[in-house]
Amino acid sequence: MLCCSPRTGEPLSAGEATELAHVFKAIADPVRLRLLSLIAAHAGGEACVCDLTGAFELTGPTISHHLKVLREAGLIEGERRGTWIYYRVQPDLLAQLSAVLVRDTAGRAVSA
Amino acid sequence: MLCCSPRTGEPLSAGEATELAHVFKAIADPVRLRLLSLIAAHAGGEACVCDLTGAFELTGPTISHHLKVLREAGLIEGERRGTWIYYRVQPDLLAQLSAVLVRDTAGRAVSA
DNA sequence: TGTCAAGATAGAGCTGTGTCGAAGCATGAG
DNA sequence: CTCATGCTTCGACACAGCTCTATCTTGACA
Repeated sequence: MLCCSPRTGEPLSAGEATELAHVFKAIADPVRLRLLSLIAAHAGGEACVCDLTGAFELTGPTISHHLKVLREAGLIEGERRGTWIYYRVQPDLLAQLSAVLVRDTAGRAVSA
Repeated sequence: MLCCSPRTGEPLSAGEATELAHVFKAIADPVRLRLLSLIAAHAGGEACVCDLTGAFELTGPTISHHLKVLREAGLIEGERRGTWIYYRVQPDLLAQLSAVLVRDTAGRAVSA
């Protein structure tokens, strides 16, 4: 009557999963994905808000809201220089997320 | 009066971003992250639903709902063997997502 | 100091999503 | 055939999230 195979690795804890989900939620929106991509695609790895607002058919406040979500998730960082505010991506966190996605399966292959 | 730096790379199109966001949305939930992790952590890379249901303080239908989301996103695949249904992760898609996250910044570093 | 422009914040409205209980389908046992 | 079990689907509810308009803050400049 046994249906279950044994575990070979340690799954994510509830706490880890909640933290990760918070950051993934920040990425899981078409507008925010394009924002990240746009910022990274600009020279020097940074872009000013006016650049970003112009790229969408959305109002300023909406873009500002999305930037805030990305900022609070630690995915981007904003800096005011004179009149304009420039945003820069944080590659470290992205690399970390990227690693988690492959660790799931890679970990299995390795630890098996 | 110019505030904007030129672009050095091609950002995500609206269509690409929408597709990607759909898959990321499937991952961006603590329960689903743990489900993926649990499945991958089981011997043979697959786990039966009863295994998964037991790991949460959630009802069966709720787990079933989350599995459906993951399935429709292409992240897992289910197969019935006798009484039980076994789920397996799809490493290819995870690897693809992982690549997108680092491409943003890597692309910049390379093309700069 | 007054004024203008760039962004951020606040609040409202609509939609999407997580969760549950109840009911429906398969599959295997007797 | 009938029943029990594993899992899914359905319908409903509460809450979170996206977008807007209106308002506020901050800095530049005359």
